[in-house]
Amino acid sequence: MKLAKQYTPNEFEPTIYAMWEQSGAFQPSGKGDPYSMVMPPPNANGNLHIGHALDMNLKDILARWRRMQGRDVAFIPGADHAGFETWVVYERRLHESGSSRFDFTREQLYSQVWDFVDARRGDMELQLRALGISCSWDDLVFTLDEKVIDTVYDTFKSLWDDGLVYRGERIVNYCTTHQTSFADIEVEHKNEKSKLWNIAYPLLDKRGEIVVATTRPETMLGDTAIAVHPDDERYKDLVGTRVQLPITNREIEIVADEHVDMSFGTGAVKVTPAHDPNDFEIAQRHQLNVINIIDEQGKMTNVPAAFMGLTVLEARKKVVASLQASEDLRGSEDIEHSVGHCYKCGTIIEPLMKDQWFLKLEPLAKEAIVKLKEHAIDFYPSQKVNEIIAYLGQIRDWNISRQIPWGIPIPAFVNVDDPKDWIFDTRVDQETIDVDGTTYKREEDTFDTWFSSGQWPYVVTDYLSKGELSRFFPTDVMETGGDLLRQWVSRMIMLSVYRTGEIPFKTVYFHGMVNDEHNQKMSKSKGNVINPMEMVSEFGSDALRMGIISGRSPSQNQAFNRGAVIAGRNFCNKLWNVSRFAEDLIGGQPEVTKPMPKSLADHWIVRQLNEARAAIDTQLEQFRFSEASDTMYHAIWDDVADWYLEVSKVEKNTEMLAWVLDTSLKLAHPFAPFVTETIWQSLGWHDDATDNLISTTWPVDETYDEIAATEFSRFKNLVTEARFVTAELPGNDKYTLLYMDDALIEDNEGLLRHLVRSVDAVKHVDQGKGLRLASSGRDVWLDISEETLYEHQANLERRLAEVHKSIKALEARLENKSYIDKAPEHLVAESRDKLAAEKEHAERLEHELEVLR
RNA sequence: GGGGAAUUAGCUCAGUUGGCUAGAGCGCACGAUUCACAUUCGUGAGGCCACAGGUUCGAGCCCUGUAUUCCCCACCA
Repeated sequence: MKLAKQYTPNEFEPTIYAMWEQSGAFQPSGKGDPYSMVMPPPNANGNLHIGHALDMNLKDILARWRRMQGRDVAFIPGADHAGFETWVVYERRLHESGSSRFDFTREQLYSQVWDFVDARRGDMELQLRALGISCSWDDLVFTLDEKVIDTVYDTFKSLWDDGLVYRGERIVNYCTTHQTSFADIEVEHKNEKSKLWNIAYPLLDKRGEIVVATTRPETMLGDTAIAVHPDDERYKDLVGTRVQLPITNREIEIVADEHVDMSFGTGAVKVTPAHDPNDFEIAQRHQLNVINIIDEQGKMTNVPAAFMGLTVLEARKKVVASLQASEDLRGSEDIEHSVGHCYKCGTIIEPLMKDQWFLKLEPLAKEAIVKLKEHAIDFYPSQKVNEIIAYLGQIRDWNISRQIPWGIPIPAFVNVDDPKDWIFDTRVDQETIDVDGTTYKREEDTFDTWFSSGQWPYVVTDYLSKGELSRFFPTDVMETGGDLLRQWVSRMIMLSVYRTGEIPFKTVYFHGMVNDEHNQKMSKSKGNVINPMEMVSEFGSDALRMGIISGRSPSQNQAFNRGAVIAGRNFCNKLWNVSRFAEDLIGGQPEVTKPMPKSLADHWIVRQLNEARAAIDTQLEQFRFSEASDTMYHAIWDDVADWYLEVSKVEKNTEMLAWVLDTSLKLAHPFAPFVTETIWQSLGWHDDATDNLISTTWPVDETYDEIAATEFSRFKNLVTEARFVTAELPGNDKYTLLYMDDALIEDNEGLLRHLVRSVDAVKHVDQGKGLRLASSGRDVWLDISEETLYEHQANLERRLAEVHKSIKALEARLENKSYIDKAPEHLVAESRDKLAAEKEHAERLEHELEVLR
């Protein structure tokens, strides 16, 4: 088939992908050592962003490379119901259509969101296909699939039985806009400027007052104590006495608690147990009352009539005004402190008392830490292991309840007559159940999404049920974003060790964030979001894939580099044209066999491709994607296209050329799967219809003659010098190259003329003249007139100065006794050789200049 | 308050255990070109590797400090 002049990716990509999928190449082969990766499931209802493109691409490179190496590869795709994320989107639609979550039952909402997600799921999957992701679609797992829910319930039951799950009234992080609670790590803390108000509470049992400092005066309506440090001399006498709370006039006690920082504010703290986690703990230690004064809408409740129903901020103003009026305010100061926000809508997180399900993570974390300290998991970059150990070492209980209908219902029921009597039961589709004559009402909350995705590796591989894919657990590589270290990676490790006794993956690789071209974080509000699909349609999938990994190192947030994507596109076109040209030269249908190198260039290209393959292997084993891609790029562009193909124009070896092209396509395939497969298919060299590039084998070491390869390197150096020197000469004349007895030149006359455009003749002489090619170390001259040589004198002098400088440096090094004694022998020898060569070079240059003078 | 990362060419970034002339892509300059590719070819310019000390025969890399930037964590009322 005749190929067009330019590669047009969009024309080929969809058919190539369909072909792969139909061929079954994405499914584990069942042959070879298992190699597995699970996909961090993208949101089922969302679009892929540029970060996904990076993430998926890195995994796909590994999958394709390992598959070609003969491994039994499982790259298992997933789709995430993304409980809260999806719910936010859906609830916005509800509001837009004038309804609200309160108009429907949980079942109704669940099925509505199900349909909503189901209608959009295909988009995400199409985008993964557009990126060429070679995952095993037959094994796709949705986080709401039955097997996921079953496992989640089993795990929950097991944790419950082990006493690691408890339900209790605790302070939770509550978003009053979304009306759900969050885990601690989901809260986004930001430093904000605020005021620290000093409020005087009159003493009841003694004369005087006690002044407390607070950033939240409105919560004083719910104060149930004042706390001071037990060692604080200022307040020692007051501990145990009572004060009167301004505005509400309730009486509260002064307690002593270690938590109080004597040096902060006045050293006295108001205690509002229902709306501050620390105060809650103080309250527990001192058996204080708890008064809820803020409801789930963020409005004041259980407060004097004047404050009822106000928002927190309104109440704050009013309380301050009221205190001012009653002269209980003792001034204020500006302060900057950290305030929790909803990561989705920015609403200030309200700490509220709620009955929720919590997981005691400490015992799980301890076991996980043991595994991590044994280095059971390799981390890239390695310092991340310390970060995760540090996090696990101070882990707190995990609130897994979410007050949203979209998610896996928590399988628990409460005795209608006894709020303390909870039982585990999976009949979550029934509002009430009867157990031994007692009626139980179901829990309406759902699990935090991360509770289910935290079990991903053993769920998708069916490890607990010893399913067909269980040979893939533990998985080989978990490649994900650095921001998920706590949220996902740590939980997968804890839950996996808890349920299976094993680590979930052998290696973790963290990629960094993709920022915009000016290294600014991408965000919808800034309008600087780069859509990967637009890149695919503009430059092609391969171009995006090559561009996005270029110059990227693990865990480093880096700018998106459009230039690198363009370079990727150009590379694909280069490869395309290499193939067009090679096909033309070859003519018929070659049999691609082991390479049988004949010419110097043949031996040399075998060596270059051997070396490239070995380097790519090492680099990918160490997850140095960018370097591996670079190695491949230069092997093909520089060695194959610029040298070997140019040589082929003069002396062609059809079998060799076929092997070179074949090998190039293989080496490039993990990085640029579409263009390589397109070429492979259109060449049709491999008769077997099932023989696709994706399923073919990775190149192996081939034999060549080292001496011949090195001879070609020398020849190459001569060409380079000739080009360089003639480029420096004035004008654009053609020159004759003169040489004395030199077989390398004699045998490759034609090649020399072809490769050095400015040389149109090569002549054997007995006596050289003109300008000597001094650095080649051969007896070679450019036959130029004395006049031209004279004009060139300045260049020669400059070069001579450079060489002298280099000689001086080498001599100084070799005169240093410590260097001779301590540096490795081969380096010293190298320096000596180098010095000798430079001296010879200098001599030749001097000789040239002598003639001119 | 604690921790981490970064600082290398005009831009975006590589640089594995220290090894001698620090690389890539894009951009720039000069030149080439009917005959695979202008998404091309050839050649080149451009770097006190943030700064100051130290260790070493030798430092972009290791150590100490400084500056700047970014990120994460934190129950700072």
